[in-house]
Amino acid sequence: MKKREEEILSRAKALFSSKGFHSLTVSDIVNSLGIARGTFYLYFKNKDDVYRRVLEETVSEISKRLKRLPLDRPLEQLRENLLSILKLIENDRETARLIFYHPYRLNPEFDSILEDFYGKVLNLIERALLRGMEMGIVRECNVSVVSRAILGAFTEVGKGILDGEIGGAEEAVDELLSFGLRGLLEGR
Amino acid sequence: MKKREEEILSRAKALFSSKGFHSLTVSDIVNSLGIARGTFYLYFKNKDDVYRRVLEETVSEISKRLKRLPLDRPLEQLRENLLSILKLIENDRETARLIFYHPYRLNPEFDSILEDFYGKVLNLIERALLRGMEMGIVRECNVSVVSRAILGAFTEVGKGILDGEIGGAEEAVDELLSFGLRGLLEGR
Amino acid sequence: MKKREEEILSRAKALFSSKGFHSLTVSDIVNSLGIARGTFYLYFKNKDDVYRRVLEETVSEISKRLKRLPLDRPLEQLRENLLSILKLIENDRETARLIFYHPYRLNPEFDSILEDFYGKVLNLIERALLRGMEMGIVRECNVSVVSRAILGAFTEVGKGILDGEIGGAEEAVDELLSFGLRGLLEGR
Amino acid sequence: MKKREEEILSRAKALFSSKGFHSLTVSDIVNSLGIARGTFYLYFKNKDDVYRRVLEETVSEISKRLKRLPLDRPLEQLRENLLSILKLIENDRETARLIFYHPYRLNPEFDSILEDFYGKVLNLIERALLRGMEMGIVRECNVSVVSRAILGAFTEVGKGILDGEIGGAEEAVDELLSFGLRGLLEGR
DNA sequence: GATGAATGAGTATTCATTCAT
DNA sequence: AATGAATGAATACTCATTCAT
Repeated sequence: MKKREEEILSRAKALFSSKGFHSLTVSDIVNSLGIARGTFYLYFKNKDDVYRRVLEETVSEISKRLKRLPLDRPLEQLRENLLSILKLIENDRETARLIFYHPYRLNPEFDSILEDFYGKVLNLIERALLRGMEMGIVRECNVSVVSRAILGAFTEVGKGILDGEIGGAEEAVDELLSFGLRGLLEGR
Repeated sequence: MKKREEEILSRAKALFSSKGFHSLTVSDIVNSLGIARGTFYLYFKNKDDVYRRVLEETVSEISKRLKRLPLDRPLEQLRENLLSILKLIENDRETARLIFYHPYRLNPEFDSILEDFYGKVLNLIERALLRGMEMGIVRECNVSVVSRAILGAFTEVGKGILDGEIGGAEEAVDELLSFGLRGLLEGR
Repeated sequence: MKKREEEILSRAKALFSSKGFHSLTVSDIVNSLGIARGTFYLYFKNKDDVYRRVLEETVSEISKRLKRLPLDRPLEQLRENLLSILKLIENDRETARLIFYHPYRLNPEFDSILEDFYGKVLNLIERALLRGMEMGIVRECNVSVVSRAILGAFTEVGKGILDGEIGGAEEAVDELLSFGLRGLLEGR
Repeated sequence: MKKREEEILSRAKALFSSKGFHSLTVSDIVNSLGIARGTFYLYFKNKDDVYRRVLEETVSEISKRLKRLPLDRPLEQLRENLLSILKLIENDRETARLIFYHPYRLNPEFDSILEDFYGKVLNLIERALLRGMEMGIVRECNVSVVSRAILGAFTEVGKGILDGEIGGAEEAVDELLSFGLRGLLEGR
């Protein structure tokens, strides 16, 4: 990827993150960089094209943090995975905002990117659940429902961190794990 | 509310739900109803105004289903609340799509409506948790984190139902309750 | 003229005077009176029609104050005429504003009304000048230019009174007469 | 100022002058130039913006002709000033129409431009009168009233020239000066 | 590679006027 | 006489995209 292309992409990411897709104009991007409008179109087919690229990059950045859980010490590995992403949210709010505030149904291509991502995450969770059952660690359950519940619990806590309503990633992870593993009932 | 106003509002709700805020034009609404453009503006100040009204109505419709949990038999009451909303999602996808696919950050007023709603729901959950602890039913936990986790688990399952990925509201509710109350660990 | 017609005309006059032709809508008029939009059109063909009527009434009200100068004591009669109109401006600013701030070139019919009026006034002045010359009171001059100069001097002073920049009608009249009759040069 | 900007401004001036503010649309301007609607908005914020610019330019063009009267031979200098402006009116009716037929009370900003201009002219006249009194050339008078009378006499004669009712600028100036200096009374 | 002037399709909104009741 | 819901023509303005230099 050429230097100029990276420049535009990175600035576009920052601007899309702070202003949202619709309020950000191509003019905003080129003015912010001090380049000509035509230059933008040398590197990107159109506005949707940059946004797609921004989304792809963002999703891939998060995906890199998701490591397949190895067999030994699965809980520690799980904790690490979750923590790594909550810390990303905490430290790189630009990225987090792009994912959490993506405006669905503008362009099916955009939605696919996020759906694919969430699909993969769900798949990961489902396989982990099934493996857990095989190993006798996880009780029998409807994996389709439970995997979604886990995903939702996690992302909502992520939003809480992004919005500054939840303080620390470390504590949040432990609480999440307790909740997911032990449930809420007292005295068990 | 006048008949014509209701007509427009109801059609706008259907159209916003299926096309999203941006792709739906005022022309779409009036053409769909076979009325003049000016008639629309007799009843609504502008496009944002209808969308706001649609959101408000939608949120209030869901809110009506949320009943405060009474003291006796709290679990049955909880199950009923959850089921009622999942069934709403299952049967009135129009309403569900509006809530789940709302494009944030177009207009702060819109966002406030949903934020207020989610805020109230979170508050409900937090108070239920605290009450549960007082009663010795619920174990000690960080209510701020856990309430978000519960909200997220629930809404994500709701999305699964909306998207047809999760079959029945009844089964989903039971699974959700098991997950939240007992957790996932085997043999406890 | 029917009572309702007068009601509308009088309210329209007040509103046109304060808001100007373009910013005043037919809705403003009917809302201000608490009547239906259709009622307005029972008495007036359209918006231009009311404005024309308002202009006509206004012009005729001023015209009534303009009395032909009689032969004896012409200066006292002139002073009375001028004073009467400046006092009208001073006391009925609604009327004065309509005349002074009429937006030319919206509708030729409107302009005709004022042009006819000013034409008559110019004619009056011209004939007075010619008569004055016959009588040996007024020196020889180009009546076409001088009559306009007199008209302009008078109306501009009228605007000064309307805008509150010139204090009293009495003093203004005397000053105007001195200026027109004796000129500005010292020691003559 | 860029060439295109000047092109639009100049065409807009001609069109505003002949059609008036309201009947002239932005489409009229761009169609008349054979350019795209968007091009207009590259150079002007909106319709009011061009009109403001046209007014400013027009007023400044006239202001350039108003020279401070020097001490020696004040009457000749005065005559020159007046003549210069009447000739402008005679030869550049476009400019004259813009000033004389400006529709007040559409936009306070517009009115300010003309009020500032007339204010400056009044100030010029007032100071000239006061200086004349100091020098013993001008008799004692109420400068506030008389300066307005002078302004009015002059502008009304200007309108007469614009409308073709008064023939020549030269003769008009001499008549105006006689009127203002000597008054109308015979035999003095 | 880079520029930026020009494009024009697309949309929201206003308001005078009509007409069935 | 009076109503007021409905009409729809008219216009301003935005912004992604192109292309000649």
